[in-house]
This record gives sequence, C-alpha cells and structure tokens, in this order.
Amino acid sequence: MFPTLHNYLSQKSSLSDTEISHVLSHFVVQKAKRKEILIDCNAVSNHFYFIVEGAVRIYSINSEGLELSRFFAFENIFCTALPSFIDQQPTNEYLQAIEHSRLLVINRKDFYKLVDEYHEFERIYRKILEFSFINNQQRIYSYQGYTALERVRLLIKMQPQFLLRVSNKLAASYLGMSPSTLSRTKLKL
Amino acid sequence: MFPTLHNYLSQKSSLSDTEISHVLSHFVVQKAKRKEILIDCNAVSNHFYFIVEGAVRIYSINSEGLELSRFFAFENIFCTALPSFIDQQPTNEYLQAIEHSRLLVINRKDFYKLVDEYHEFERIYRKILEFSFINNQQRIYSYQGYTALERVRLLIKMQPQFLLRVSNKLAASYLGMSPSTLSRTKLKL
DNA sequence: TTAAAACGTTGACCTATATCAATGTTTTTT
DNA sequence: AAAAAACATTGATATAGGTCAACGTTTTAA
Repeated sequence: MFPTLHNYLSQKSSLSDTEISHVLSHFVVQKAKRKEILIDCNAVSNHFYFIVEGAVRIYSINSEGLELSRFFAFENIFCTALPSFIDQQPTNEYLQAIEHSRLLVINRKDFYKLVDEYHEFERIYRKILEFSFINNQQRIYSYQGYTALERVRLLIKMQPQFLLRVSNKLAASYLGMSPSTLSRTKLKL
Repeated sequence: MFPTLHNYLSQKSSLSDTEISHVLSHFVVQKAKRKEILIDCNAVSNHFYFIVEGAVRIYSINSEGLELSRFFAFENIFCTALPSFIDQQPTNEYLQAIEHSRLLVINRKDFYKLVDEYHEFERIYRKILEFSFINNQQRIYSYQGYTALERVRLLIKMQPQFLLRVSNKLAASYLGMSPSTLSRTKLKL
C-alpha cells in the first residue's frame, strides 16, 4: 500500500516494515485538480499532505491583493500550512494544487499520535522542521542581500527544475519580484 | 542551580525537578563581552546557547561585504547557528554578543543525548524549531510584500522593545534596508 | 580625559525594480 | 473549433529605497 510513501519512510527512518504499514494505515488518498484549493485562508490547518504526484504551493494575499507564494512542494514532500497546523489559528494562507495531483493525507490528531508513538516518526517530523528552517533561512538572506538576478540564479542552483515547472507568474510571486522583472531577468542569465 | 533556565524548562515542559536538574548538569556558564564573536563563520556550530542575560545576533556577510542579520535573541531564548548545528557544515554565519551577556552552553553531543533521553526535552527542541519556522515564515512574507514602512511597523508590533534595544545600524541589517532608510522611515511612523 | 572611531541623521542624486499598457500567445471553457 | 480568459513579453515611465557625503553626537580606547 502506498509504495511511494513506504519508500520515503523506509529511507528516512529505521522504522520496520510492520511499523511503516501501521503508519500508512492512517493515510488516505486525495486527488486534486489544477488550481484546486485544499486549505482556505480562513480555515484551520488540520491535515498533513504527502505529495505522491503533482505539485502544490502555499501562498497568502497581502493588503493590496497581491499573491505572495511562500513554498512550492513537488513529489515526495510533506507539506501543510504549518503555522496553523502547529498553533491551530486560522491559516491566513492557501494551500493550492498547481498541477493535477495525487496526495496522501493524514489528520492532525493521528499525525501527533504517531509522533508520540514512534520516536522514529517524531524524528522524521523534526527533520521536516529542520529542513524547512534551513530553507527559510536561506531565503531570508537572499531577500536581504541579493538582487533580482542573484535570487534567480540561487533558485536555479538550488532547484534546477523549478522555473521549468512553475509558471512565470507564480515563480515571480515566490521570488518576491513582479512578473515583468522575472521575465526581463531571465534574459540576463 | 541556573534558576532562569530551570524556570524556562519547568514552564515549557512537564519534566520533574530531578529531571531538570539532570538536564541542567550538562550546561556550563559562559560570559561574553559586547561585540564578542561566539561562533565564527568558518567554524562548525557545536553548542546550543541559552541567554540568561544580554543579547546576541546571528549574521552573515554577503559578497559585497554587507552584514545581513538573520536573528536577534534576548533573555530566555535558546539560540545557535542552527543550520550548521544540524548538518555540521561550516556555519557561514557569525553568532555575536551585542551586549555584555551571560549564557548557558551545552555541547551538541549532550544536547542530542538529552533529546533522545527525554521525550519532553525533545518536545522543547521541537517547539524551538516550530517557533523559528513561524517566525521565519512571517519574515519571508514581510520581505515579499511589504514596504520599508510596513516592515518597521510589523517589527514594532511583534517585538516592541527591538528598536529600543538594538542600534539603528543593526536593526537596519535585520530589516533588510540601509541605515539611512531606517532612519528616514522612523520619521514617518 | 582626551583622541579616535563608530554611529545617526539628513541632503542630493542615482538605480533597480515596479507599474502600466500594448501585443501576441497559450490555456481554458463552451 | 471558436471564443474568452489568463499569461508572457516588452516598451515607456515612475518611484522606493540605495549610495555617497557631510556633520554632529555618542561610544570606545588610550
């Protein structure tokens, strides 16, 4: 059952096959169409998603109505509107499929139950947090000290497939620049 | 011993007094002068610091020699050059005391030993990661979609004491703007 | 306690990036 | 398959914030 996630768990932990099966039994399949919203900004985030196929993004809308993308996730990544998942306040962000996607979903209660039950599952969650932290920190530095061109170069270095898979408009909302600027910046690469 | 950290641990966890004492026995006191560097950018981060008194910052230096401040920590906060602490690569950042400070220090090996030994200590570490994540995520959104004025207003709302305690120059390097701009922005508040 | 260095503020000017609008292209819907 | 909507690109123009320099003040070091 769920070979992709099974694989992921066996690679990232020392959980036994039986334990993995037990973990997997808490997940259900969910499909999402391109542009479908999975978590609305007024809702509370109560599920963790594992992407089997497709891609999603997390974004918010600022006071001028501009979309700001915080994170894009592709295959083999765990993802949710984490701040709200943690503190159970309304998200203020959207989780949206940007491609037709197949996801595995676990609810929050089960997720934390597994975290408590299996030290190794807790470790996986911790690794997700650590990875996210490193990633975010890199982005903060890049906003503080880099030009548009440098930020695009860094993105290509870190995630070579990103600009090939994500539209110009969405990539711009991730990089913190206007679509026009991204379009022009690509010419300078 | 170490009443400040004792307090912190008893508030943030359900560790017993005996357990807390055992945890505390792994920490040693370290004093730091204003401007003293505790972790150099070429070193590997091998200690976690708890700030009893004073303040520190984490910063890096970009290709043009400009200082970029990623995080400021004050009393009752755990802090280290986390990416390097996690993956044991050279930090590329500095941890610097910005005031005369009194710290409690634990080395990495002992830290992870405690994480493994006490579920509740692991939970504290996880909470530090979660808190940092939420914090970073807020900053990313603020760089993407906010003007200088809005970023300063947000900082005042989130950490009212920040601009009173941190110099104009360092605050600017945290907010991702030049000291001149911060100085001028304050007039518009 | 005095000299030197670092810092904050402000003015004049500059530049990277935003905004707006036009045009052609791709995608979506019917 | 046609019409409508969304998107990418590019030119012209605007602007927020950067840079540089000067000057006074505060902090640090001798």
